[in-house]
Amino acid sequence: MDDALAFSALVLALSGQLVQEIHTSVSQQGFQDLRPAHGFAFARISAGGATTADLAEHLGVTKQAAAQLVEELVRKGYVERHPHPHDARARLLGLTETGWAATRAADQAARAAVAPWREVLGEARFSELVADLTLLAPPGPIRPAW
Amino acid sequence: MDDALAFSALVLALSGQLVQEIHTSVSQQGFQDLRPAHGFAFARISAGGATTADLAEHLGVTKQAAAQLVEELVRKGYVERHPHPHDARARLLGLTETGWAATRAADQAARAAVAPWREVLGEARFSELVADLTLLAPPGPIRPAW
DNA sequence: ATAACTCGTCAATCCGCTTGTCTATTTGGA
DNA sequence: TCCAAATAGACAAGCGGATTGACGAGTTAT
Repeated sequence: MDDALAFSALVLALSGQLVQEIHTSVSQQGFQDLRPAHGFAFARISAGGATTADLAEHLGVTKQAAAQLVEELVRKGYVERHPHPHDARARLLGLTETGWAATRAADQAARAAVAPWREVLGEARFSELVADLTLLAPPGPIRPAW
Repeated sequence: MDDALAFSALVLALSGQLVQEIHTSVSQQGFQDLRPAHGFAFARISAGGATTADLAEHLGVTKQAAAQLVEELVRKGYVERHPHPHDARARLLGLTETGWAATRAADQAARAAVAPWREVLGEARFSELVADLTLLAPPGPIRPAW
């Protein structure tokens, strides 16, 4: 009956733990100047073709906030600004090698965080879980939400 | 193979959407002065026996931050402070009738957000999903995570 | 050509949270 | 029993990440 409420709590608990574990692991791998929110920026930038305005929309924040974030990531050496081929106003964002390294670290951390869960459920059941969640997942960007 | 990465993204996407939908719905039900983070406070306060310090620990923030949050919720009429029966320093927190109303609104919103998912998967599959997630869910408080 | 729009920036401000300090009270060990 | 240490909560200052607002430079549409 009240699966629904339980389900909400579970999803929230799980995502909280996931974010926490990934962040901790990425920190331990030497990227101590990155916080969870940065991951969402990396996700968009690594996809390519992003300008600051694109990033702002992806993150659901103002251009100014995105610009500040980009400035920080540039200063820390994770992101580069390139001239935009067709628009003299805009600048294309790209990850530096360090940025890619951080991305790989985060991916690995995510896999590590999920691994024990996979084991608890067993391979088959885990696959079903992923399949089910895929049906439910909204399209569009993944944003920090609160 | 890379179910793991997909799974992470799915959980994050789902929880983001969940938080967003609940917040929107609660707002529309007339509680426009509440934000997602408040829900986590309500969860602890409604359980009973909470002091500001307890709340701080539950939320994973400093006592001062919790005190500010409580002050805000008291001012807005959602929370009351009562004298603590055994400790003259402490004050017991409790929800006002308005606070309970907001809690019910959030619960209802959560159910409404989950309902379509339940429908997509079907009753049986949904139950399995909840069961699986229950196995994975960490114990302890649910906190805002980024 | 020009009006409307968009990219990125500068500036001011807001808000939630932190660190640091303090008093009142409780607790626990000599 | 007494006193030192720990705890609840309040006050104050400051920070970081976000907002709103205004602007020049460049682009697009009429």
